[in-house]
Amino acid sequence: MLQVQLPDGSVKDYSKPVRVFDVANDIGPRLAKAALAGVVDGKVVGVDTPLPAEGKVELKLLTKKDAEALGVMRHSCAHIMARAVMRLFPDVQLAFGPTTVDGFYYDFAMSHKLSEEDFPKIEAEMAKIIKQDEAFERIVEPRDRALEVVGDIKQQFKVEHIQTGLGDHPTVSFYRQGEFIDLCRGPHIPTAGAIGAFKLMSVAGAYWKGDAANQQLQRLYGTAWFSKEDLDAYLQKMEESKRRDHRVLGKQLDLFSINPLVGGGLILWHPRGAIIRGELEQFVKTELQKRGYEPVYTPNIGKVDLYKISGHYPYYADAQFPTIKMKDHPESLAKAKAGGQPDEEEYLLKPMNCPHHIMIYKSRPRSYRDLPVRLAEFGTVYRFEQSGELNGMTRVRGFTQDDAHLFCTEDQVADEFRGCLEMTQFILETLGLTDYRVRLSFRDPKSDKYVGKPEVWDRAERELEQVCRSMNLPHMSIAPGEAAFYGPKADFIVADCIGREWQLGTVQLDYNLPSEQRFGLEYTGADNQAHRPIMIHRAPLGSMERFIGVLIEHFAGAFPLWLAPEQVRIMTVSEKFNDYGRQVERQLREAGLRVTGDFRAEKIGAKVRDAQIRLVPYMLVVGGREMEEGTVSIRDRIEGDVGALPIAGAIAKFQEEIRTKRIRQVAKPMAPAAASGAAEANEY
RNA sequence: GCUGCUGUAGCUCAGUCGGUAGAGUGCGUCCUUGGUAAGGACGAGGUCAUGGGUUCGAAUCCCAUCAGCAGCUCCA
Repeated sequence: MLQVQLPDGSVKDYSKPVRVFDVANDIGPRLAKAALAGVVDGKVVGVDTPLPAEGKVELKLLTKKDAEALGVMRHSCAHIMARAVMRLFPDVQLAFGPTTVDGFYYDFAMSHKLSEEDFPKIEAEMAKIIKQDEAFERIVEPRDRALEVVGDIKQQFKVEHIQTGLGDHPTVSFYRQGEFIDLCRGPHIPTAGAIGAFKLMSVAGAYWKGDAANQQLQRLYGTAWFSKEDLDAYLQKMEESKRRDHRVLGKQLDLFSINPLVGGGLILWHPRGAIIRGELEQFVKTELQKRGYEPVYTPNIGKVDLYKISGHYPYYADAQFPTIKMKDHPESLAKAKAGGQPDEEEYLLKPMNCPHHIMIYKSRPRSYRDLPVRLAEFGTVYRFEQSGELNGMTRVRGFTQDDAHLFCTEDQVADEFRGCLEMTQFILETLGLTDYRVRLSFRDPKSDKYVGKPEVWDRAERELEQVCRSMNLPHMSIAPGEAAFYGPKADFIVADCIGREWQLGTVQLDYNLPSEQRFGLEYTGADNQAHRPIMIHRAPLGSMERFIGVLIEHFAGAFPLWLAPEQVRIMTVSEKFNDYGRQVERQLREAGLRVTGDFRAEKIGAKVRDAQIRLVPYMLVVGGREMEEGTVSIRDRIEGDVGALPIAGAIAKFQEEIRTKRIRQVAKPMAPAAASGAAEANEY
């Protein structure tokens, strides 16, 4: 006897064996026809899945209206794409074909090199398959029989996967549709016809099982929806996202550029971009001062020996610019020529600020009364990122961290850590960046790559978790094994306009650098004994480059007044009023506002349009009326014409908005973050 | 770094079969003097990414390099 409980609370009893489909059919033939999958006790299954003979289950039937059904359908669409590709090209080896946040992909090994020119052909073949509306048939086989099946169809990746990845599965499942059979956990939709609209998106390389040492495969990306309207809406959203891309806006709004002659991944901040950065830096500096940080400055290079002690060199040698060798300097060459010893010193472009700050800590003996010491610097560092990684401002080779290093006692760690998190939160929220998640990275207890005693780690991880939980951080997750080798950390992660996630702020504990093997940091305790301080690395913004890149997309280029490079633009109705316009401009500039004047011989409509496109927050229209009354007509970028104010009144209005860092407009929420776990969801 | 794609005016892009280069926009000058998202005319602006090769002839075909884009891998 089986009891099936439905979402409306009703219960159906069965004494004979039933499948999900049978229950749907009992409820009604229309539902049976519309049902694409079911959720049995929280697990998504196909409609042909038999329910247990005994006990009680909860069942929800999924139709086109349910979000979970979309994933099932997309997975089926991935199969159909693979089937089409196999029909069109010889020697296709299938790897994995899971769903993603917005669609699906399938990895292939094949001799033909796929390109976008192949897409129409593949899409046409897929459309043909979908039109035939064939069923997906689930077949379960014992392992040895399954190996025969994949051997027979000469699918080597599948053979390997059954042997290694599925080593502990006594049986494995296949799905057959017509001539196409694929090793697959499922579930699938009943028949192909439910796929309303699909589109192939791109082709790219990917490694077998995600390991760069393995064979490289061709990955074909696609998206699928239940209706053409949904697909069109999605494609339109993607187009809008592209327009918000910080690389596009950076060029349009003249914020920054990258010049090959200067070097890839090296940002040139144009005047307008530099204003945004300068305002942000000032904001952070004010917060640092309030929170007891002390600003310092350190050089952009340091001797290699410094980084040998810190451990950054040669451990990260491949991610650093090569060293500067002084023996190549003319003076040294001359010395060597004269028979002297060449200069053997080597310098490194600084990859991290911490060693320099440590040398400031070490510049004199420290007492427990001095702690915590908080040294802050907007420090520029250089790292040689792989060429394929460079990406606008979000992944660069030279960047400035809003860095600080805290040296404290073990008893102070929790409070200091909390303080760092609070400052980060405060900064993000002031900027309206509320759509972030926090990832707490702990060690992998099975690995031995970590420095420091396990007891110390345990205590630190416990304390950090406690601190974070007490703060109610949004979307907090714990990532075991993601900690740095020197300590656990908390990262603030924000998604860009196309859903790619970027780590911005970070707070990290460090047991390594203060240790005897590294810099041997000390302070004198109340007991007059030497003690070892604990270090915290923290950067609320992360780097100015990446942060502003994400911020450009967050605001879609329409910055709040306090950050806007050009805050106010004066525009005259005709050249007759240019003198008055210049007078207004001068007054606003003297009041500290960033103002420009548009005194061209253009019509007011054209001037307004140009300022709107430039995303200038306020336009001041001046003509005969304003000149007579000593006023300005304010046009708000968002609201349009909002009437006239005396000049002093307008200035006060703008200054107040700047002082409160008011945010009046934020671009629509970013695309949902690409769930990194998506690929594993449908492992085979 | 790997796979694929792309590189033409400041910007966005067109350029057919291999026959010495085009639009829109922006920029400059002039006309126009106007009231909240595009007034008009004229003009300047190109080593077709770079270097080789094939060819009577290359923006176009081939090779290499550089840069960008998408994805993968990496990220102290």
